[in-house]
Amino acid sequence: MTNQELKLKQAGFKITTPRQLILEVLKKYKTPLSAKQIYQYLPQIDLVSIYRNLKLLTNLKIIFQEIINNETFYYLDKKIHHHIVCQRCGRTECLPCNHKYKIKNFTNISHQLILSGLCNHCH
Amino acid sequence: MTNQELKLKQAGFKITTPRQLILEVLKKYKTPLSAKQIYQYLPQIDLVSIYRNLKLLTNLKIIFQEIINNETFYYLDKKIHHHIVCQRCGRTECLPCNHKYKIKNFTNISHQLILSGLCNHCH
DNA sequence: TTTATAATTGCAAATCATTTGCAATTATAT
DNA sequence: ATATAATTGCAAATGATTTGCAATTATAAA
Ligand SMILES: [Mn+2]
Ligand SMILES: [Mn+2]
Ligand SMILES: [Zn+2]
Ligand SMILES: [Zn+2]
Repeated sequence: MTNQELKLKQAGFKITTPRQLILEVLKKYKTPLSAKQIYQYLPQIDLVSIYRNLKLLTNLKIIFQEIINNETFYYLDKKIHHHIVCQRCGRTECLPCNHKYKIKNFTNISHQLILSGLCNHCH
Repeated sequence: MTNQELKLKQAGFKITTPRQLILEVLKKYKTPLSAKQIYQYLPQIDLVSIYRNLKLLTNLKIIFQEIINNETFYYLDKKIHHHIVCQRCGRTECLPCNHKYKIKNFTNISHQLILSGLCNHCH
């Protein structure tokens, strides 16, 4: 039983084939993937189930998400980090996060940083 | 002729009533607004025209945009800055930006930082 | 100050990501 | 093995945004 499967079980959710396959895809491709991209790798699973499971896994903090251009991307990575996206070809690269924000009048602060530019293939 | 109208004219676009009204609303309310929110203030203008004009004004860098929770918000502000959004009530507050990013393999880098938390009304 | 023309608008319908309802299927605890 | 609640798949709804097209309008030339 993988680490992620254990978290699922401990939270009282079933370990199902769709869930295992989605996690395998995220593990294999490393880069952040959208629901639709995951669906292309797993056409046997209903897109709706992919959406539902991505939401569940995100709630359980088994995976993480980032919204880029009105589309949500998911990635499996214990350590929080950021991404830079090429505005022409969509290539993404990961970047470390060492930010800490403290803001008056707000608590429970989380942050999302999206960098965008031209990769050297496209430049 | 306002500064924004001048930019429109110089770029070869017409100064129309919808465009003037949209800019007035953004000027009046200061906080970032979505197309739908602007439409609520300007029900006489077709929502589609609001979308088209927001896109045009953004391309011309007369206004700026930020995507929060899969919805695009627009604001009229010369100086780039960021926003913190209350995850419960949606209240937003502006924050200064003094970030500069330099990343290997990428040029033309721009960034978007979205902070989210609980405002002290909701906490 | 008309007039011509291209840009812009409004309305309907399309599109795209995501969600919801519901009956059929399946993982797990007994 | 069986019961049962969780999960799935399919269809249809939703919400944001875009597109096509005919009617309207801002602008600049006559
Ligand atoms: Mn960070
Ligand atoms: Mn910044
Ligand atoms: Zn690129
Ligand atoms: Zn709040």
